[in-house]
Formats: sequence, C-alpha cells, structure tokens
Amino acid sequence: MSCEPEIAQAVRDRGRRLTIQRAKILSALRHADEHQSAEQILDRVRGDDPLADISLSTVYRTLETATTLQLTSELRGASGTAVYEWAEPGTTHHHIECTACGHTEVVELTSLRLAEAEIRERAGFEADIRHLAIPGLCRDCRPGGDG
Amino acid sequence: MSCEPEIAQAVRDRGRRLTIQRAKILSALRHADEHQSAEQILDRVRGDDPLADISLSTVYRTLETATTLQLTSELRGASGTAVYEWAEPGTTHHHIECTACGHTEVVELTSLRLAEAEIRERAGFEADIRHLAIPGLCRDCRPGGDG
DNA sequence: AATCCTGCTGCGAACATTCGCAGCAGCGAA
DNA sequence: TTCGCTGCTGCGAATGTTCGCAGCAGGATT
Repeated sequence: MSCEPEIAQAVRDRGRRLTIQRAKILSALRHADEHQSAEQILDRVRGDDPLADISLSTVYRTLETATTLQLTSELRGASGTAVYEWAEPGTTHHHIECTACGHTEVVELTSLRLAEAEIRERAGFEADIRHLAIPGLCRDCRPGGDG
Repeated sequence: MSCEPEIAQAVRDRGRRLTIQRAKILSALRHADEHQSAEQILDRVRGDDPLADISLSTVYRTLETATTLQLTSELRGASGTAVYEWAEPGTTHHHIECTACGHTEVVELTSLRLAEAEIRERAGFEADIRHLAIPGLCRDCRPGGDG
C-alpha cells in the first residue's frame, strides 16, 4: 500500500535498519483498524503472505523498537496480553479500563497535558502520556451504580 | 505487630476471609519500606517463619485481591516484574519511569486529580489514579540532554 | 462444640514475554 | 558490484504471571 514508503522512511530516518520483517509487521499494524496483540499481528502478516515466516520474538522486538521510536504505542492492560496500535503523529488518546469487567473506552484527556508539564517541572522527566491505560470502574461496575 | 488487627479487620470488613496466608503476606508488605515483587514478599514471609510454606500463586492472588480492595497497589513498569506496595488510605503518589535507563522517581501529581474529574464527566468512569506508573525519559536520557 | 457452605490454597501446567546465542542481511563504503 | 560491519532474526530456553482443579479451612449458624 501507499504508506509503506513512509514507514520505511520513518524507520531509516531514526537510524534503524529496514528489514522485511519490520516492514511487514509495521504495515500490518498500520492497516489494522483497532489495537492488536503480538499474536494477532503475526496472524495478519501470515495472512498476507503465508510464506512469511516471522517469529513471535521478532514481532515483540519490532514493536518494542517502534514504540521507542514513537511509531507505535503499547498498552498493557489488566487482560494480561499487551496490545499495540499505530501512533499517528501528533495524536493523543487515553484508554480507560474497568478493572472489574474489563470494558475499555477511549478518551482524549486534555488535563494530562498539565500532568506532562507538572512532571517536567517537578522531576525533570519528559513524560510520554500520549497513550496511556488508566484503571478504574465503569458506570456499571462502580459502587454508586448506574446513576 | 500492632497493625495486624487492622489488616485483619480491613480484610473482613470487605467481606473476604482472613487466612493465615493473607495475614502474613499483607503484613510483610505493610512493613516493607519500599515496593516489593511477589517473590520478595514470599522471601520475607519465609524469613519471618521458615515453616510458612506459602505458594507463589497465593502471593499473586492475595495481592490481586488486596489491590481490588484498595489495600495495596500494583505497579507494572517496563522492568517486566510487577511490584506492589501498601496503599496508605488517602495517600496518592505517582511513579515516573525512564523508558531508556529504568530510573524511577516518585512524585505526587496534583494535576491528575483533574484527570479523574475529566474522566468522570467524559466517560462516567471512576478512575483510580492514586498510584500510577507513567513512562517518560529522565533528565539524563532525554534528547535535550542535561540542561 | 459440631456442621455446612463456599471461598481460598497448593500444585502443576499453560500462557505471555524476554533473553542468549549463532548466523543472516541491510546498507554504507570501496 | 562487492565487501564488511554490526544490527537484526530465529530458535529455544528462561522468566514472570495466570489458570484449573481437587481438597482444605474460615466463619456463620446451630
């Protein structure tokens, strides 16, 4: 697809090598319409090309690298399985996950911008809160109930 | 120690059974001066009483339950090993962890109160941001460097 | 004090993820 | 176009955590 050169460029611009494994893995995630686990990504890659024999280790390593490069983001929720999504540059969103029923919603929280600033001032850290999983209780599960 | 009755009460008040395993596990964490992994807690329990043969599964299950009951909090950083700490009621603090070197610091972020309110309004979730691990780059690891 | 219900535990297996190592391949230089 | 450095991959083992199941034990009731 047309965005593959962009992916290639993005990887190389950051001083990493573009391997066919990386190209396929990142392209699969780029074109998925929702977040994917490592195994799901591997299935997609194999679906596109059954001869592509990429190891699961490589999927994990590629996603780790790409997350460092801010091309993707990683979410480790309570489910026990980490999921990954393509991080469209300049976009921000946050996942809130019900610790009781597992239901998740996506919200963009403007107040977290303030948190980034506060962290910079107080600790000198450059926090990355573009994509974060926040635990909580959803409307249906919280003590107060529905209302 | 003197706080064991309080732990016992806290567990029972929440409708759970107080087993010797839970008492020992929670007491060990309560008296640790920093956050502990499941394995470290098990070592402490065995250190106090070498005959106490508690399984690692039980440590994990107890910590999961206690976290649900808000007696403890769980932090899953990038290190791959989850750590737990006693959650003193009414207290709040946040861990920022450098994704490059692993260095962590503890800060209390007042701006996250706003985030809780924003989440309540926007999604109806009761978020629990009392203790959260936030990824970022520390002063030494961020591109800008030391300054 | 004895009884019962069911929540909790220990065990071992399963699962998700990371690591170590030897060999392969991207890409810059010649 | 070839060469060489070294970053990347596949494999399999190790690690950290969760799950399923059978039996035990907390604590309410009598």
